[in-house]
Order: sequence, then structure tokens, then C-alpha cells
Amino acid sequence: MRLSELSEKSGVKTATIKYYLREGLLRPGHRVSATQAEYDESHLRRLRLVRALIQVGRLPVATAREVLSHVDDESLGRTIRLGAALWSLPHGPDPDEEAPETAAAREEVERLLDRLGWATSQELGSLSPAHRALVSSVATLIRLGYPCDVEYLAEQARLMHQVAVQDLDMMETYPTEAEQVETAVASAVLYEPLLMSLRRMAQEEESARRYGI
Amino acid sequence: MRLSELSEKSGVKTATIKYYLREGLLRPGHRVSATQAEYDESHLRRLRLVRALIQVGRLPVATAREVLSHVDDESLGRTIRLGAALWSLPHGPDPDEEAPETAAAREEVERLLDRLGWATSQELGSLSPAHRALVSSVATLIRLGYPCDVEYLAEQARLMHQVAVQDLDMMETYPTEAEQVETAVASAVLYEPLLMSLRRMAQEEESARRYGI
DNA sequence: TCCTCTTGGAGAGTGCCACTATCCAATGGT
DNA sequence: ACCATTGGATAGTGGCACTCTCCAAGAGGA
Repeated sequence: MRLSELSEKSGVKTATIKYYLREGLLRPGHRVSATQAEYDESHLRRLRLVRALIQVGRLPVATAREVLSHVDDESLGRTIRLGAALWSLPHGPDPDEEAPETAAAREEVERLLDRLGWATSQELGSLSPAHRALVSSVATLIRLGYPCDVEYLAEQARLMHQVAVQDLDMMETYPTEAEQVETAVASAVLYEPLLMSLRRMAQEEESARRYGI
Repeated sequence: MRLSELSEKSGVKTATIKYYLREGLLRPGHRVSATQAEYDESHLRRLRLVRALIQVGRLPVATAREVLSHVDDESLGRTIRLGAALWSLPHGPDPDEEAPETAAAREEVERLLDRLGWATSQELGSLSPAHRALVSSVATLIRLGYPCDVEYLAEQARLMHQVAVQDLDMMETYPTEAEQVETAVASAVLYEPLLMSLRRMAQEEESARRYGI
């Protein structure tokens, strides 16, 4: 199909598709002549993924490019490929090492992982962006004076672990490695807002049960 | 304290504080003379909350102002005040009514709520921003061809309900209504990245258990 | 008192970033 | 032959969160 057709099917303006091509988020179509190129279903699928990453996941274009490059990198083993893709996703700001709360937060996270028995996370420590993001979040909460004691966090973490188990189960239903990696990325980016919507609806539901409408 | 002192204690530049004052995110200080104003702890606390909303929660300034106005509105009852504050938080894009997937998504969500027995959410229907955001998320997943069958969603929703129960329990530990509302907002905005960090760490942990490092 | 420094306030400017409008030469369809 | 369309390159746009610059009115030290 032509660029304009790709545009129609995806609902993305041709100018924007050209921009994505320029930015390397989309592979160039197969050049048929000097003035025309042919695009196929894989381009359409990738374009939709790009839109999802950028619009739903709010990824900056440069970050989306990096994530996609890992998704595409067939030379890596699955674990590395998965890790590379997920670790290049945005995770919020890094902890501010200047702030005194950061040290306290780090200790708190340490205690949390200890209690949970998450040995891997402890070993990876601050290598993992998720770990750093967690420290940063906890530091912010401490700074603002909101409680986040280990007991509470541990309970939430156990629930998140159950979520993660389901995520991985779902990922495993895909046969090929490429699809699994893509699913993992989609899961990280697209299911996040979905889960948060569910959380807020659950809050509304529970609030109505407790206090009435 | 003076504006410059407020700036030092909060780590926010004076120019930025002035900007927040202009935008109505921060109440003006108590004018001591024509050229000086006095700020107190409440300003510092509010400033930190503003920074958290904008930097951690990525709220646009205009949205932050709206949220804060509800937090401050003493004339509302708790339930309404809470609802107003939470409903003005960002929830992702509204569903695209043009797209055919949206109708399917709406049905899917309907079935989900039915299975969960969340009567309130069903009644509120598309009034609730969280509900609309969920439809939008599900529509995106359908469009991209990712699975999100009711069974899977229901399981995740039940987990999120457990999260919500803890959220509300924690909110109830605060004595005053103002604090409860502020905590609810903070919970919605600040605990989201925290929970998502926990989810990704749990994914790493579970992934390591299944496939090794 | 006088001189300098700082303050709060207001408007214009900056930098970033995701697009988007404009051109252009080379087709392709009729 | 003729003209709309295509892919490609370049420059421009709009939104937004700051940030710079200026100004008049005190504050503060010698």
C-alpha cells in the first residue's frame, strides 16, 4: 500500500508518518520507483505500536526509538532483549542524591525487598531503573510527609507480584520471541493506564460502599 | 519567610515560584510592605505538593490548579470534594467514538463490571473519567490485537480492588477532611508511579525465577 | 541621609518537542 | 501530453513550562 493508504488505515496524517520515518520509528517502505514506496501490514502494525507508545504511553520520540530498536534486535537473547527493552522505558525521575530523604528511602526499599524475599531485585539494586524509580517515589512521599511504611508497601508489592505473574503468563501464550518482547513492552506501557483506571474505579466502588454515593 | 527563603527551602527557583503564584497554584504570601511578602510552612507544604503533582504526576499546570481548587474547597462535602478532586485528575485520552473498536471495548467493560459486581461503576457509566479511560485503553489494546479478555481483566481488577481497599484504609487514618482529600489526591498521583515501579520489579523478579537472570 | 541591594511583580522571551505546512522534482494515471 | 500525486527535504508552528529582564518601592548599612 502507498503512504497515503497507510495514513488512511492508521488514522495518522501522512506528514506525521513522514516524520516518524525520518526519526527512524518506522522502517522505510519498499521503494518501487523514485517517487513511490510500498508499505505492508507490518508497517501498519508497527505504526499503531508507535502511536500507542507515544500517545498512550507518552514516550518521547527518542525513547520510543530506543525501545523499538531493542524489540527489533534479533541478535540478543530473550532475557537480555526483554530487559533491554523494558529498561529503556521511562521510569520517572532518578532519585535526587542530594536530598536527605533519598538515603532514608533507599533503606526503606532495602527493608521492603528483604521482607518480600526478592533476592534478584536486591542483587540488581540500583542498576534497575524500576528500583531507582521506586526509591525516588518513596523519597518524594517521605518529603511530603505521607506515610509509606514497609508493611503497607509490602502488601501492595505482593499484590503487584500477582499482577506480574499474570502478565508473564499472558506473555508466554505467544509463540515467537519477537512477539513476546513486543507484548512485554505493550504490557508495560499499555496496561499501566488500564491498571490505574481499574484502581481508580475500584476506589470509587469501595468509596461508595463505605460512604454511599 | 521571604520568597527567596521559600525558594531555598523547597529547592524551587524564585522565578518558578513567581510563575506558580501567577498561575494561582500557590496562594500569595501575606503582604508586609509594598515590596515584601511573608510565606509560612503552609506555603512550603503546598509548594512541595505542587512540585509533586507537576513533576512526579506530570500534571499540566492548568490541571494541577483545578485539582488543588477542589482540595481547597471547604464548601463541598467530603464525598463530592473527593470525587471532584479525583475526577479532575488526568485519565488519559477519552475514547475515540469514531473508531469501531470503541463499541467493542465498551461492551467488554460492561461485561467486566457485570462479572465483578461493581454496581456503582455500572451506574456511573461513562460519567466517570476512570471508566472512559478504561474503555479507551481496552479499545487501544483491541486495535493493536493484544488480548484482554474479561477473565484476565477481572483478575487484575480484583487485585486492584484490594489495592484500593488499602488506599482507603490509609486515607481513613487521617483525622481531618482536608488531609483526607489531599491524601487521596496524593495517593492517586504519587502512588501510581510507585505501584508501577513495584509491578516492574515484580516482573523482573518473577522473570528471573522462571528463566534465570 | 544617602547609596546600594533586594524584593515582588509583570511581560516578554527561551528552549524543547511533536508535529505540520510548504516546496520540489519525479512519476503514474488517463 | 498533462496534471494530480508521491516521497523526500526543510523550515515553520503551537503549546507549555519555565526563565530572563526590567522596574519601582522599600530595606539596610555606613
